[in-house]
Amino acid sequence: MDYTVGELAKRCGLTVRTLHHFEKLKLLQPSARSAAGYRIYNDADVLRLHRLLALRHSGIPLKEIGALLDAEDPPLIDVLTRHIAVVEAQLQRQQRLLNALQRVAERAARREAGLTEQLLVTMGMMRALERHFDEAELRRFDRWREALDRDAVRASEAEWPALIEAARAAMAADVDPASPQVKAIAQRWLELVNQFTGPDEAIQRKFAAMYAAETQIQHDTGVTPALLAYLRRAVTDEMRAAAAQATQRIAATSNGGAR
Amino acid sequence: MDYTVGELAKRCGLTVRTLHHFEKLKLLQPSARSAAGYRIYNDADVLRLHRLLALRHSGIPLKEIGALLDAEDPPLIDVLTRHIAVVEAQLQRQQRLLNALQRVAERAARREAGLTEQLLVTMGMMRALERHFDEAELRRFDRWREALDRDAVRASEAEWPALIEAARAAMAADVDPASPQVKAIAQRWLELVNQFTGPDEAIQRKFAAMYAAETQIQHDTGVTPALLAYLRRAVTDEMRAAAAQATQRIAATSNGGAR
DNA sequence: CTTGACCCTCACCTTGGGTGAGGGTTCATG
DNA sequence: CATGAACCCTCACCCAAGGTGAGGGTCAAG
Repeated sequence: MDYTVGELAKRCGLTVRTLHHFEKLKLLQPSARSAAGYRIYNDADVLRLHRLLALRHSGIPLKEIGALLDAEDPPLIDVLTRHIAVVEAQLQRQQRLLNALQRVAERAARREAGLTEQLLVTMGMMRALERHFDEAELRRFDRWREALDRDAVRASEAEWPALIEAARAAMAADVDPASPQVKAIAQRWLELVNQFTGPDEAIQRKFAAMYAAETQIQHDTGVTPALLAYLRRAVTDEMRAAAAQATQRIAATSNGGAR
Repeated sequence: MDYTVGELAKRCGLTVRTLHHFEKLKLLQPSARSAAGYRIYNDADVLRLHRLLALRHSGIPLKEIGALLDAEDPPLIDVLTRHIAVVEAQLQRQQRLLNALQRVAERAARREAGLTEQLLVTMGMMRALERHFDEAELRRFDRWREALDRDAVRASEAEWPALIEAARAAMAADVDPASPQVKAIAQRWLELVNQFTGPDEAIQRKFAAMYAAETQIQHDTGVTPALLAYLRRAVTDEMRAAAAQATQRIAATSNGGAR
């Protein structure tokens, strides 16, 4: 059976232009031309087109598809596994983005604060995270947060602004960092940080580095190096250990719950 | 504080060209130029840039961002909710694609059959599904399959080729459709179809229409209209009802299990 | 006064095609 | 046989979001 471009296009749900495009990229040459110069595709061409479309549908770029179609023994396994990794990474990224956008929309619906401001801070945080953590780290981080109770996460996230404001006020009023008041703030701070970052110390260190490097985040959240230094003076090692232990407990119970 | 392009680019993790591009699109005009014509950005520009980046990071096209930045009261909620829907749809699509690719890779790892062939059939099926079902239908369909037991799904998918082959053989040998042998095949067929499509009749009808329309799928799977007609002659209404009831039971238990 | 690191504008390249422009072919119908 | 509809051809510009030069000016340090 032979087909003209239009017929083949209709049969495969493509446009004529797309077939022309495939031809220009040397992905699919019609096996013949009519006397008037019309493209004529035969069954072999149709099979090749279907292989092409299968690869294209998987999201593999056309350029790469050319080599795959022409190789008599295409290294499909490698291409496929590599491609799966790519799709997986995109998917994770989309998932994170969607979560962030939904959080923003949710807060906006509750009229909590300026939507623009929310979006600015949230996306700024996402950008910073993507700059400072690699794919694997972000995934570990996601898993930690997924294991936690959603409402608890939201509750503690909602707690941040007040806590930061309290700390800033104390620092501005020059309250002694050793005072019980500041110690309580610092203790809660540590607990929240530990709950947020999870028990992974490498991630905690990277987080600290991120806050140190990203002046925009400092500005957005109000968490400045000066404030951190002030709180650090209030924090004894035993408090740190207590906060870390609390996190470990959370990790243990949430892992247990996930099993 | 003022910045040159290079400084601003570094501070925000962009390239100089990107800032030039933003300027050409009238998204971010530097508030001044030096005597030599150098771009000079001030703090207001930086703020605007950050708002721009927040929107860009959410995946909103630059063209749309222009209007949002210039509106003094941007309709962000609408844009955001619309955008969330877009991201969600993309996410679903990616998820489906990833599942399909993983299934193909899995089978290839077990050396079940030609990888090219697998990819061809699987992606052909995905394309057909996307042509014949809309976003909402596909999502309902996904939910149905997610609710089922993964191993059971795989097992029945693995059963298809043999069943189709048995049916083809029977038809080729001109076995009486009313014979118990063919009736057994048809009965199992109905059960598998019902388990695959779920209890939604609209989806079942669309599936039938899809198989009728997609000659490529017919060829790939071996399920031709002739074969379906042959099996239909073997199927009594009571068998249909029995198969449908079996599916309803699965639906009930899997919903119960999900609760 | 030169060197290296900036900066400027202009302009073509990328992906996967869409959308014409301008003109030829095929086929059925009057 | 002419005419109109529905095909087909090539050529060529257009999109988003920048990348990558080319060719030339500017700035600060040595």
